[in-house]
Amino acid sequence: MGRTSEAKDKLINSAINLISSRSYSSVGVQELCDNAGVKKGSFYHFFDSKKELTIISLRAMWDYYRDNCITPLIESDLSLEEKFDSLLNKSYEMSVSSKECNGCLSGCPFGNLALELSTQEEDIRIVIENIFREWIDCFEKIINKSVERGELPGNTNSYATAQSIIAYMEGISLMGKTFNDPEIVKNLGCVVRNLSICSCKED
Amino acid sequence: MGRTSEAKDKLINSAINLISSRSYSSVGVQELCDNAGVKKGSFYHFFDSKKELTIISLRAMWDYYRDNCITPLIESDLSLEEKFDSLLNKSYEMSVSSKECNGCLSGCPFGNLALELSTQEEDIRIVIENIFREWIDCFEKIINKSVERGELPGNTNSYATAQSIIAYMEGISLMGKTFNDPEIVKNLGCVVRNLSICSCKED
DNA sequence: CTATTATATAACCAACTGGTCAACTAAAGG
DNA sequence: CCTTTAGTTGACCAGTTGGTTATATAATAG
Repeated sequence: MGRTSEAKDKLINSAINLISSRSYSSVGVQELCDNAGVKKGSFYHFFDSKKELTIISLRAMWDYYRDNCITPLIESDLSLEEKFDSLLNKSYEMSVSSKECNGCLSGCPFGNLALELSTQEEDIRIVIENIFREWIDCFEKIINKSVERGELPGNTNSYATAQSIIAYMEGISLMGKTFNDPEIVKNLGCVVRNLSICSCKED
Repeated sequence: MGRTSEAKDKLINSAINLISSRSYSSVGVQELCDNAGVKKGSFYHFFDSKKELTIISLRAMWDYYRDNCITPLIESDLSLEEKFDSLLNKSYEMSVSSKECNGCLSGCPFGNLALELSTQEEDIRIVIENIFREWIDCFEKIINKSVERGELPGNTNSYATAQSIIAYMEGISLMGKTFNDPEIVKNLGCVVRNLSICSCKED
């Protein structure tokens, strides 16, 4: 039935690359199309709006990150410390390669768009809120497992701890991007471990 | 010599209000002028560009925040805990009133612009980097004083601790804005104290 | 009172924005 | 093989963007 096309996927990839490394509003529909080698008419054949493409791209990025970086850790036998080291190390490596390729750190795509658009594009804010909720859920599972294993005290508030760790990780990305220096990501990363150990007890 | 004018200050105030509550790119020169009751020609009489006005507004906000919220704490006799509680409380109160007035949390103006523009407007990135450096300096002084008083161990790395606390505070703003909920700011704030106590020792 | 200087104004510009549309074309199913 | 369906194309739109400029006007110092 009808012909097939890779235009949709190409547009999603362009959106991920361009919007993550710059911003939502600095990337126009035209540029997205040029980058994907697609005409503007085709863009609007596949997507209602730039906003819709952005939302789909956001979910695609989260699915990728969750499946490749987080989910494997939930099942793994690593210690809590090693798990967070793995995550932090990945974000340090991303910073380094981002700086090499583009001359600057692009930071976390979710945090970037959250701050740029939360007060203006409620639909996008909600998508990112939900991504953060899922992210918290994942970390909660990791922390709960550590509690069961006795690595963390029994009265640990795993939800609050998970949420704090993500907040802190977002803060690290923000500082790294602002100082345009991957070493900041590395140095601030060393603190996360302590956060999970001493921060959040049930009251 | 020549006539006087409040246009400049009015434009700075408009920039602070509009850009902080939305974003750099969503606020045009025209809207800035309308809001300040000033004609566009006057805008370009006082400022070279929207970017220049933004930089001046950023410095004005920082000067205000530093002089009114941070500097008084450096000299004060409060405990470290009370000092950070004061800061966190202020940002909780800001969240609450921002939500009441605009229906949403606008977050930290420095973090907002840092993530929106760092990869695109190097001049602005540098201004924000410098603001963060001054901010770190202030916190370092506060922490050093606590070390002298024996509230914190002697081997505390005060620079790293100051930097982590700011990163975490920015993370809190980001989460609060994304979830559009002041209570997140309050809950996450309770963790900061522990951060400063257990995180950064000299190696 | 006047010359000077700072400020104000409105008309203007080229470039670009997100989005639309009708006509056209390639491929798969029957 | 030919109809149906999905995908492609380029011209087009109205509105907006940051920024410019020539001219007019107020206030102040001398």
